[in-house]
Amino acid sequence: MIKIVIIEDEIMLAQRLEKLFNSNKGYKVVSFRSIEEVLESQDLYTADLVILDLVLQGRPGQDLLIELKKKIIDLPILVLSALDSTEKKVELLNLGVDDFLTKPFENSELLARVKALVRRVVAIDNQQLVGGISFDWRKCLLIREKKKISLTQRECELLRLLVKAKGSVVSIEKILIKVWGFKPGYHSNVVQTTIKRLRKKVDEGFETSLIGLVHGKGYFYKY
Amino acid sequence: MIKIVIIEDEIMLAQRLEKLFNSNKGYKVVSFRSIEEVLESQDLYTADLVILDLVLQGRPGQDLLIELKKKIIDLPILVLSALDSTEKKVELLNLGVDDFLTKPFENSELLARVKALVRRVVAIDNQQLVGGISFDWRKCLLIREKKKISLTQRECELLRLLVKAKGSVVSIEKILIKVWGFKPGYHSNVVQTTIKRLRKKVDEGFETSLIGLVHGKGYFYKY
DNA sequence: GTAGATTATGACAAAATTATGACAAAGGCG
DNA sequence: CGCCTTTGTCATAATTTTGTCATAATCTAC
Repeated sequence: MIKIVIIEDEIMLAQRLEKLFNSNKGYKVVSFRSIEEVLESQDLYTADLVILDLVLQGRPGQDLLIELKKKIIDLPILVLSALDSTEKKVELLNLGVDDFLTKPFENSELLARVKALVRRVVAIDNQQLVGGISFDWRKCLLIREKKKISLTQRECELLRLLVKAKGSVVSIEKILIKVWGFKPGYHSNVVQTTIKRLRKKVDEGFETSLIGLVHGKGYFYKY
Repeated sequence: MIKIVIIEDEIMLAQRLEKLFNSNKGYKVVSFRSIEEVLESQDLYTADLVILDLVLQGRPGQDLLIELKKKIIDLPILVLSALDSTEKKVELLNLGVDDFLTKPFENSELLARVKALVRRVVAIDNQQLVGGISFDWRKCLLIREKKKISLTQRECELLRLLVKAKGSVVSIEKILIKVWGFKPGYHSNVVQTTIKRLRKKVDEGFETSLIGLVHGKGYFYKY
């Protein structure tokens, strides 16, 4: 779960942003109206990203920036701004802003930029978000970059096992035991067959495979 | 010194960029005209940032991106582009691009964005291990200066033994016993063969070898 | 320098592991 | 019942890993 702190005084826009992130899985939004409010709270210390509207009077916003960069390390800041002049941009970037967006902007672009910023910081944590992938285990449904991919029971269980392993390698034997309920020592190549079928469904049309192999060790889920 | 790899086919622009970074302290520029050229060189592995002109034919550029993201970890990519559509931007950001600039742009803005990108990475780099090397023993994976190197099981076990020895010399016989499970006195040159293969994988493209030898005593891992 | 020990190297083949396609049993569903 | 999907097995192919051998290169002690 990625925590985003929004500092925005226009209520309409603030609501739009909240709605945007709340309707996407994996995000948690904390919203403030003013800089004073933020500084009083402790939210900045637990945030993964700050979105700051800098339409305001130049000073206080910039002071906040400086404050932030002093106190908190590695907190990406994305600035929303109505300004579009190069000097302003340069000034902001030099102040430590990681990215900015000029208003008006589209939701999809904001989301993409947020992803890009957060990707570095949140390496592994969030299974839902990375690679534009989310799961619905109940429905045996996988969504990869907006493409819905329905899985069979077995495929779903196998993939789920790998995903739950958080990227560490799972041996074929362990898969046989956990997914098929076989006893240790039993030999079969269902796993390979199922992996084959899974990959065909899941990777078709994409550049990279979701499921990796470490020869002699097992399979793992790439995030 | 920050090393920037530029991939730009318009000679005029390439020269402008080179000039820009050369006239600012702290930068080193390596410039290429095409994607093929870059891939042949080893420069990407030692770079801190890539600036890629994507005005070209969409495909090859994107393929490079995917290649890069597969091979190299945490290499920031800044794309120069003539396009300005939101969809394109979103697509790029999802591909793993960290930032982009639409042409025409001003030097100062490019410089500022480069600074912002590099700053982020440097902060993260500090978390890494000595010599820019880290291991994932489970996945038999070694990361050396952002380059992913996958090892086989034997190679992995052998290297791990050396690393765990913290730089002290391990005799070949001891290796045979610990890694291969042979009994004392058994003779084979698997160790040499495996060391050979290890070195080939691990040292290729680098100046120094990770594995040292004390004649008559054994091998050791260099820090 | 030279003999003997030690290490490096490349080729080869066996062994182990994984991938793949075809097929049939089992069950769901109209 | 037929038709379709799912699932496991089998045979076989493709790939990767691993050890051995023969030979070359290098080092050490004398």
